[in-house]
Amino acid sequence: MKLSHKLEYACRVLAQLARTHGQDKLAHIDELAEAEKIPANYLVQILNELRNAGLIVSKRGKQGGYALSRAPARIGLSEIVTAVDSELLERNFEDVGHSGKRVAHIWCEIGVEFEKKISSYTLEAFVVEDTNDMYYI
Amino acid sequence: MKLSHKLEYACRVLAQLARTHGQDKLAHIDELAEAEKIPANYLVQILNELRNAGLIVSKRGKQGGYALSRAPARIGLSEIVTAVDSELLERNFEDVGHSGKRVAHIWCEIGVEFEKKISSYTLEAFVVEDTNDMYYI
DNA sequence: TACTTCTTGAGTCAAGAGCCTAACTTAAGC
DNA sequence: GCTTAAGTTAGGCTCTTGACTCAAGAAGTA
Repeated sequence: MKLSHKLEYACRVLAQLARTHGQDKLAHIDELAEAEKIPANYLVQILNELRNAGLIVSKRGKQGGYALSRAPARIGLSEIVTAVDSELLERNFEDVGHSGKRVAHIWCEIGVEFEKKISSYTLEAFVVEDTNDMYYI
Repeated sequence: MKLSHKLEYACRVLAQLARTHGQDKLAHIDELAEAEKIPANYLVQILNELRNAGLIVSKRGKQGGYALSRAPARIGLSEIVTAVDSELLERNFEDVGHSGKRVAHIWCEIGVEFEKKISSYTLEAFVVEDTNDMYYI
């Protein structure tokens, strides 16, 4: 089970945005790219797709930037996957040849299980708590 | 969860071989290609990899052909995957960036679950019984 | 207006999947 | 031993796609 870079980047950048969710502060592309070591020019495209999917919001001009559109716990992992790499959740088994139907059926079962597992996570699971997070006053 | 053609072909051709397992009769490439609608020239490569992995045996010359090396129930699906498309079982999450570790960890859990599910099947599950199979004398 | 930041669309590049060709090797059967 | 029917092996071709890159444009702020 390999991931595309794109999906991995999306998870990381969303995790990063999740950390500051709640604070009314927008993150810049450059900051995000730096924090998560993602090529900035490529990150642009990914953020675009995440915005089109309604997972993040953006603001232009000075003081512009990106933020989550809702709480991390309300952003499902399957939404993230669908937004940037929907192929991962598609199933395309062809029922051809003598054994096509049977083979397709088995792999469908596996695919369903896979999707279920993915759907069991939300962005909340990706958030890295800062050390000492719970020791502030 | 899309499959490569190669893996789908491999499953189908093995399912076909499984149907005649037990009978001391070898299947020819052309027959297999025809029965499962697989480009014969490509099938050659796949059968080669399956043989190198020890899942099937072959015999050259007149009366040559292919057969399973052991009973379908003793051929695990994960062996098949490993033989022709081992990438599907590999995990390559990079621990880079601020959230890299966490993201990698989550996807690893998903990957393990995926592998478990795949390991729960054997080639036996792919065998299509002929109708009336159980009504012979 | 000037500056900053996001927006959009196009372009590049390398790698890989899928498939084909052709020469080679082995074995059966006459 | 010769012929012929199989499998074996190596190489090459083409098309798609993933992963980036770039540059011009639009929108918001000061």
